[in-house]
Amino acid sequence: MTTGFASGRALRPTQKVLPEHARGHNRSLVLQTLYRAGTQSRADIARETGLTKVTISDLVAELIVEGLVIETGQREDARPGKPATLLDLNRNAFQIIGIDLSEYAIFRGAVLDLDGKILSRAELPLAGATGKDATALVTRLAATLVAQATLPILGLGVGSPGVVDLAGVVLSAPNLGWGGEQLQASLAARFGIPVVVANDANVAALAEHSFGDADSDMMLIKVGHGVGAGLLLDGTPLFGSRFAAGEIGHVVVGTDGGLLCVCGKHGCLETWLATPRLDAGLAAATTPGAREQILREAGQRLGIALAPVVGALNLAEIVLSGPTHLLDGTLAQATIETLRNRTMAEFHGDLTLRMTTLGEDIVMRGAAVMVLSAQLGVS
Amino acid sequence: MTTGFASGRALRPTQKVLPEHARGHNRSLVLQTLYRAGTQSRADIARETGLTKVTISDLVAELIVEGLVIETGQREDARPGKPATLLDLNRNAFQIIGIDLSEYAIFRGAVLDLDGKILSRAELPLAGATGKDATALVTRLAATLVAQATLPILGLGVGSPGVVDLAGVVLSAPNLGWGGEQLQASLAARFGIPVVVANDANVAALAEHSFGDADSDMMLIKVGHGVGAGLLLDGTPLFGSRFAAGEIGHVVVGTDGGLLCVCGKHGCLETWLATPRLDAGLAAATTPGAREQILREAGQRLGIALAPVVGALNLAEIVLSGPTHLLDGTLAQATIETLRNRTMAEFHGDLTLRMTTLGEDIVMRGAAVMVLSAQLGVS
DNA sequence: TTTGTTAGTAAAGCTTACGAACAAACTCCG
DNA sequence: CGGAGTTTGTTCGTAAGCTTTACTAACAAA
Repeated sequence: MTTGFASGRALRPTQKVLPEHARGHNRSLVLQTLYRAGTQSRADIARETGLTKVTISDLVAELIVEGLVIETGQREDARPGKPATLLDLNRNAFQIIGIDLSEYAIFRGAVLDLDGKILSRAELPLAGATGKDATALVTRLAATLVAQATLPILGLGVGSPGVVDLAGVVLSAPNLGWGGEQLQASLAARFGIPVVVANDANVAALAEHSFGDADSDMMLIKVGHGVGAGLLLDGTPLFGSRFAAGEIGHVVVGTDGGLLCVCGKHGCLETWLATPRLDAGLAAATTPGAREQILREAGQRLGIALAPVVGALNLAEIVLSGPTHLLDGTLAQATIETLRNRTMAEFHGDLTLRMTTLGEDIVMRGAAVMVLSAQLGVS
Repeated sequence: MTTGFASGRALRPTQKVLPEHARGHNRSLVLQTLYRAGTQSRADIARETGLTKVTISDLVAELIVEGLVIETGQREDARPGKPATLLDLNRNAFQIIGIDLSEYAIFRGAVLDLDGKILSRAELPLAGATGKDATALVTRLAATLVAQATLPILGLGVGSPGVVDLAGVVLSAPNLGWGGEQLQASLAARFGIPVVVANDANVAALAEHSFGDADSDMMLIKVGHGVGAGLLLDGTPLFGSRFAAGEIGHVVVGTDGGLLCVCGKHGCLETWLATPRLDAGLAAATTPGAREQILREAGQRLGIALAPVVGALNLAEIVLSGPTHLLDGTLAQATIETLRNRTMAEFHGDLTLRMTTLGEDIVMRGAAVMVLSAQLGVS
């Protein structure tokens, strides 16, 4: 008789759902439970998921046959009843390859285990390569990493700069000279393994959510040669109407001019915040006070640009990724202060801003999360 | 072997899915098909949804028993094969009540049919009522509308200003003196019908999407006594981490000061754009040129505030709702120009900005959409 | 040894969707 | 005008998926 909005069905069902889809969902639910809580018994999973012991046993049997789940022995603690048979993800069954194309002069990659731990690394200098040459470099790096893997590969994830659609086509990445580059398709064809390609900042946001305990409504600002952002809304990455969500580097900030940007406008966020500009400014500054002022100004500009976004989206957390010596400290402090001064404390009093805890591996680890999510429904 | 991101399972499955849930989904799919395409045969629906004729027949039989769907005769056009039995939503089976609490001095409501057409209206002057008095007024208005309905009522939808959570609790609405007002629960208890309560701007965005052919990535700006926004991302309303998404009225705009706002800050969006301020400014202006300038300035400020949001979310469309004599024309023109000057044309060249086509009924009609969505999975 | 608890399995049944087959009703064409 | 072909919608039987019920196994506590 009474119906809150939340209890209504999903808006605009648009695709049929068959029992097997439900099965797949529940299968992922089991994997998810094991992935997050670690070792557990069938009965534990049943309690956690709300499914019955019978169903869980059935699903687990299936997963054991596939080699994704293993029995790890019996629970030791003394309590009444039959001792539980413990289960876990077979964390030594697969490895993941993560590749980061977001750095200016170098492509970096790694082999990771299912927990996102980096097992080995590889990198290739870009040396100014663009277009098909850049694609060839990615393929070479991937081949190196595939050879480094010591277990079957669950999938290959790539975090690329620029605009990437849902099929893994890089629609536009000026630095790499890509326009409509079919990266997912070509890598998948070359290596015969599942491949996922997505925007670097989006991928970084996923990593921060999975490994860095970030909130479910979060924005990650990635500062490097350019400035980009990845958005997580209610735990889901946002892609945007033309897959260009997060492309904030060329949004003009403030109403008082600013430096000329490569895009032709004045006062773009990148003119305040991109590392080449900041480094140049700091090098030119003669006193510590002047350097502080440059960082404070950059932080304020970031805050000015983010305030409307924080207000419109009611974000809970902002995470910065990039050179620690530039971002951490004065700049971050100025950003959060500006944000607080420009938004309603009532709604955003709990807004937090911090550096990523994942350092330079954030994109590679995020790429791994995407593989986990696509292949197992886990993250 | 190859897996694009889109083909992966949903991120973070978090709840079990049973066959009956799939059934409910498919049921909504049938209703959705009929709602949008109108009269169709069982075979048509089967083709459209991808489900088989058998399954569709089964679902339709269920819906006919419930009175939601009716057979409307046989298809007339001459073509080979057995003539199709046509079906339609039983559009005369139910009515919906929509209530708009967003105006400053008046509560308005209407009885609507399932297509969102307004059948009859009612309103109550607010006369400064706040707190429980305001709640009593809402209840009185609802009672009037319930009495006006000539068919069973599918549900009651309310668009309220302020912050509203998913359970229909108005967490905060300063103008009405509400803090934690359990509007959904009290109305549902009083009338014994399904009740949905949500933020006015969110609801308006839904209306524009359903009736105004708005894009799936859209922001609706609602200008009145205050300024608020409703966001639709990929067709789904955004609520935010603390249900305060769209609360942009008190975001500071620009870096050059501005008037003092009731919230204590200077240069909030509301100080530039809220109707009392605009009307006062226009009344004080002595020349047509001065009036133009005020509207242009307001539009520019809106553009400045929205640019980072458009960039971050890659929005495709912005819709304005409010007094036409203020918004339509110079102001809207200045907003879109400012937006184009401040964002990357490459990503947002197709950005459009327009007035709502739904006029003053937008919130009531949006409230009806919420009822349709919650009760039938249709919108 | 008895009692009670917990883990996991087996069997039966319900729900949901599907495919095959078919009757009804129509058009088309020789 | 009558058979061939087409389309609709139903009936019947089946497969998949989850649940309920009832069971065995294995333990702790008294």
